[in-house]
Amino acid sequence: MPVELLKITKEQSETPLPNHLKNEDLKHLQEGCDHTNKYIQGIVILFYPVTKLRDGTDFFKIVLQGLDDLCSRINSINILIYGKMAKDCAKIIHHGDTFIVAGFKVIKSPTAKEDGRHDCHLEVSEETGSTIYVRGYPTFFFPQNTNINILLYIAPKYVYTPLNQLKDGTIVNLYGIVKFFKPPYVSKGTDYCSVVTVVDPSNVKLTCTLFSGNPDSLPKIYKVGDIVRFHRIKIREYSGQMQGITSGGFASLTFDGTVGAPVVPRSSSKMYTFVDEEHKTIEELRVWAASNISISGPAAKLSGVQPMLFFDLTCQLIGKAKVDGSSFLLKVWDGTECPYPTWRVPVEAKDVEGEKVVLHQLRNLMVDILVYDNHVQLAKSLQIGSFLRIYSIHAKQASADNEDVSHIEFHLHGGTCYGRGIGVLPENNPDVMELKAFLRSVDLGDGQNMESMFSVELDDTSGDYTGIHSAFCVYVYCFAVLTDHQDLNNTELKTIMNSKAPQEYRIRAKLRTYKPQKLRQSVKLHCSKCNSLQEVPNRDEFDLILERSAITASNPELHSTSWYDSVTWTTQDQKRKEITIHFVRHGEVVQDPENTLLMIEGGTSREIRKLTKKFKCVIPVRSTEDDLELLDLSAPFLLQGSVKYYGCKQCSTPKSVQNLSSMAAELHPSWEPTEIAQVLGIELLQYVFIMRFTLVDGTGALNAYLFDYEKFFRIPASEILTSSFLQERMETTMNMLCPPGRKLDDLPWLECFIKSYNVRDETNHRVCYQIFDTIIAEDVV
DNA sequence: GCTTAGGTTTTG
Repeated sequence: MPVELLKITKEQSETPLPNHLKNEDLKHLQEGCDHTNKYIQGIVILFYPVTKLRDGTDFFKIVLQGLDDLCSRINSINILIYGKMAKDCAKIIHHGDTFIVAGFKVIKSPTAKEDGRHDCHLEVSEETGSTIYVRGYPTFFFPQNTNINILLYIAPKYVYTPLNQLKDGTIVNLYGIVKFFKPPYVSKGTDYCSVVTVVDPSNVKLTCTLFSGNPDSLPKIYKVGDIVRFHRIKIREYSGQMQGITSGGFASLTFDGTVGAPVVPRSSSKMYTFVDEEHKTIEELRVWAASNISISGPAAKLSGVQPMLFFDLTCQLIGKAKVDGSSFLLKVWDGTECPYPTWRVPVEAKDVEGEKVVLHQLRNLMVDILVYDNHVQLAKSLQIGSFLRIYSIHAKQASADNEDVSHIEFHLHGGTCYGRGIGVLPENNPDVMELKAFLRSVDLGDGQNMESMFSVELDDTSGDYTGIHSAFCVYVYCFAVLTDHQDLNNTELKTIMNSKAPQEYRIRAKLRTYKPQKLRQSVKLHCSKCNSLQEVPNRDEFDLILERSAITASNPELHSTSWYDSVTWTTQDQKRKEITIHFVRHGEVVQDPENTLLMIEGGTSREIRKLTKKFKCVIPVRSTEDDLELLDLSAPFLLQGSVKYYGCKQCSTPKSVQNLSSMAAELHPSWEPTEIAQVLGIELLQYVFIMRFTLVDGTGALNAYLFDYEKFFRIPASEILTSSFLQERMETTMNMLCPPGRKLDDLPWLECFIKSYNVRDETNHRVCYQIFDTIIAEDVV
């Protein structure tokens, strides 16, 4: 029987078990009795990781607690599950699920004396003909083709307990408004920990200690006042007070606590239930919180920092560096300037991870925050450019011996008191969006206000700039993707031109002009074997070759062989041409069109293009006496999607198309152009952008070549000729780098890497330059 | 394998 999933409905509370099955009480369970039409039911209170037995069989052990007879000594029983069922079951079981099993073997339990559980245990497996029914809350994973015959996920009717009615030892669901929290931090044990104190309209507080090996499954709380919904949290008494702690199956949703903000849950699990009724609950809690609790935190801008105090900072990470074993440096900005002198942690520039240009650009607005001890691990893992909220930063007033005035040091001390820690905010967080908007408007001084420099172009064409990219955009920086050369300093063009080749440089220059101005002409075909370059043939050339080859009629003896099926027809227009298509079978069957390779005899480039829209690959061929062969290599030997693939005339030695049959024999042939080229003896030509950039920097001018398959523009050279969208994008990019009609002074500065190399022939020697390892900054495009 | 932390500022 296949897996059957019933729709999850909130109201559904009954599991429709097959009628012939009758409930068996645990106390009637005995070895040797007939349990054929009986089922055992219980709550999963314990389970162990899946292990492998000595013979390789998977093994999974669950402990069930009986539903009735809670006082009975033998109220729990071991369930031993073997084989595939063990794995399937382990994937879906949660603590607290109702577990029902039929078709089990009852065996005397060898561990009954030690564990105090039932005298017998149940053995469950496919071989025993077992059926498992699980009644639990929705889980993301639904096993397919499992022998757990029916799985019913019935969303339990969630009941939420007010905080003044919590009882020791229970597992409850609750709502609360966050009064205090510690963002997830690395505990001293094996897990991440987050401590959250919530309050609800009963005016009772509950502090919850939440653990998880995965920080993402802890509540995504960003500020005091957020509203949380906890499911399956365990309540315990600890030093005279109720305490919440994660139990198996704990899940949370977090909502912005602001009245009127969209009610969008931030989930800690991939699947969750959230219905209209709960929507209303959130709105009500917001209203209650607005008038009953103060949610103003110690948030501050750098401009509003109070010496000696602690504050929460929402900021963007610009740089980071290791300082020593117990401390780590974060360089951040929030667009405002701290009114006091701030310290610089002595770290060598080369040891700071981050974009050098940005670090330099923001040097006056950036502050150093030194984080200690337990925060180091998390700090190390932060991405440059990400948005952070750093909680409870200490603005410490200090003065060095050689200073007359004191300065401010920012420390994130060790420990987690007062919620000290670092949280990463998502890009769509309202505070982040506000910060981004603000960072965009920041005047960076040195007369390089981006508003004035690029106001028209950028505002009209750009999407969403993050602060870090807006810094790039001030100069329209191209920046290197490879970090290997990050420590290269800028070199003046004059110096480069007076130096011997080969060498590599980082330069800052303006693009005075470039060739070709018609961007389509920058695309060439390159043979990596003989290093030759050639123009991309146009459609007329292709049609000419097709016309010439159509003079030879298709040879019927070559139709429908062991590896392809052939179809011939005559066009209905005046020309009455004959077209033959050979559909390649693979794995003995004709596949879906989108996976099919076909060979075509006759037809025009237009007809062939139509076929490429429907079929995966098209190979134009013609008949000889005893074989099908490729056309002249001035024509594409293969068409895939909108891309025409060409072979190098010098380096290719075309082989029989029969060679494709070996690829076709595979069940799922990849039909990769490189592989097809290889079996056909074709040396594949690659599409490449070739351009000449004339760069100037006030000290000199030089021509640097761009030779790029797809990295520089982030556009594959192979696709641009057939995509007006990509052509427009490339044009926009070039207009950014070299805005038409601007005077030299008004051109933007670019940064990129160039390398020099020697070109020699018998009479001549010259040094040339090539751009390398440079891509256009994302937000410029 | 059944802890970690259990709110209430480091001392760099």
